[in-house]
Amino acid sequence: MSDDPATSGSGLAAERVRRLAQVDALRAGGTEPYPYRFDRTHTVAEVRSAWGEMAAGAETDDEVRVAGRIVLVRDTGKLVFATILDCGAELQLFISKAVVGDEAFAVVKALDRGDWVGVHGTVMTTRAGELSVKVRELTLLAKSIRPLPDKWHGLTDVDTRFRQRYADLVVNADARRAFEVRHAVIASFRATFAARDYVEVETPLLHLEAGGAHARPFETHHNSLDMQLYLRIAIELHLKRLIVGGMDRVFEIGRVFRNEGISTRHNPEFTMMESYEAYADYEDVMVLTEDLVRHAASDALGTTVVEVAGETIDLAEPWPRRSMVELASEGIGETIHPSRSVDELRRIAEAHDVRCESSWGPGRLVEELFEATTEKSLIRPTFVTGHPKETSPLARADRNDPLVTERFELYANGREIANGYSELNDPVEQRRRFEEEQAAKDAGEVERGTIDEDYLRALEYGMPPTGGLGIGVDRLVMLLAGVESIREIILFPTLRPEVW
RNA sequence: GCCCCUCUAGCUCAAUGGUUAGAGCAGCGGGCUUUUAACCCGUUGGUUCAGGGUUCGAAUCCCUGGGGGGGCACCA
Repeated sequence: MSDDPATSGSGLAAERVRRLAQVDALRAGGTEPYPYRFDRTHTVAEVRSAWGEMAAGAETDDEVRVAGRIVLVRDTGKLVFATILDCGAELQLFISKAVVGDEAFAVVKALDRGDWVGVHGTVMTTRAGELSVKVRELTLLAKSIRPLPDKWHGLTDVDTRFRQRYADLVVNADARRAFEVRHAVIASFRATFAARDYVEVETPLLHLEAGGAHARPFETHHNSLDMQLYLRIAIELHLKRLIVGGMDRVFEIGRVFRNEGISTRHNPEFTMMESYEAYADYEDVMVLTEDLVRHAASDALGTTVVEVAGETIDLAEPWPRRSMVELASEGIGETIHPSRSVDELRRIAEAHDVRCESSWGPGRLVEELFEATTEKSLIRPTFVTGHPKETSPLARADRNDPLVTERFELYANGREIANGYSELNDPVEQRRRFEEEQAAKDAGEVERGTIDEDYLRALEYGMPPTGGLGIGVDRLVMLLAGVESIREIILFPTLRPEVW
């Protein structure tokens, strides 16, 4: 075998050949390298919490059966120390030749970093105080035939980290932590809603009309119906149909898809949380948003204090509410309001190097001026309220200013995190707004909306006053996990196909 | 779509245009019964992303293509 060039080297190919030969040898010797199951009595985390406080050099008679992946081996000859990783927690195995016997010890010596094992033994601490299991019996649970990344440096090549997320998660604790935050945030949302008697629902991802947001959809096709369908760009319109139906507090957490550019803040598929509550308006929804985010922070991080762009921020402190026209006016230095003429606003935009297109009306220009002057500076969580009617076709007009809406967006770290409003429930007014959307779309603004007749029919049955909310879960998780790229908190971000 | 940066062993990284592209880890062989990235001795391993060009000579310079990153544009 040593003459075989494939096994004499130590490149990846040779390494796989060597380990596959080991698999064959184990089977030939009557040991199954991929057994079906293993009985464990404790997770590693449970062992750590139950025995974590023992003094150095302690021996117990407490028997445990634990399992995990070997991520580190220190072989001192007749005594082997191996570190196993079990669901993010590490534990040392203390494997003595005198305890396990010569035959079993030979098996231990043949183990590779990356192999999955289950062991039976007693809990102890070493002289140095390291909590360990003194192994009496060891079972190989799955042979690894591909070497893990560097034990010290881990995996740093971002391409490989995202493509081989499985390897990233094994060797990079930071990567694991970011996803723990993500999943704790989502669990926290569910708990907050459950406590408020909301019902979690599931609505279609395949839409006939891609409505509820301004974005370009992914198109797909149903074969047997021979029908064009779109992947949803928002959840909104279906959830409000449920409000019409009398489900007066609903939420959904799910994927939405937008066929647009990819960046550190954008992935083509991302997770949206939307909720709707009958009898509430946008002020109630802002309160709900604060509660959701604060609970998410304390559930995911154990604190409401986070570092954002170098600033220490306590999310438990009240978040300022500022109107968009006020912020845009401050940013520009004169009064900016959708009541001003298109020509005036366009001149102002041009004077401030803000891009503008001929099709945009005063409302869109106001919003662009706000974004250009103010958006990036909103580091601390801030509710920006009163978006122009023109850019908010599903939001109800402000009770005091008919040109803007009762809408807010939550900004933090210069990014939009959430969006909510007093929902427009007047079917006649909604039809007018849809017609404006359709007209703009027909005039070439591809991301504008269409007339959703079924939604209008639902509104005609009558929708109670309703407050709605959408939270970009990925953006919020980025904020709480303190990462600058959305790819750090999406397990499998969209990438170009790998070349094999 | 545009601009800039980047790609070297399984992993992490070196290498003025100049011998046969090196090192640590991992692997392999040997030693070691309390290690902590264990340690000590020895050792294998390369389509330098791909293709083309310039040159006496290319990992290095140029061109084309590919992957990735960042920015812009797009994107409530």
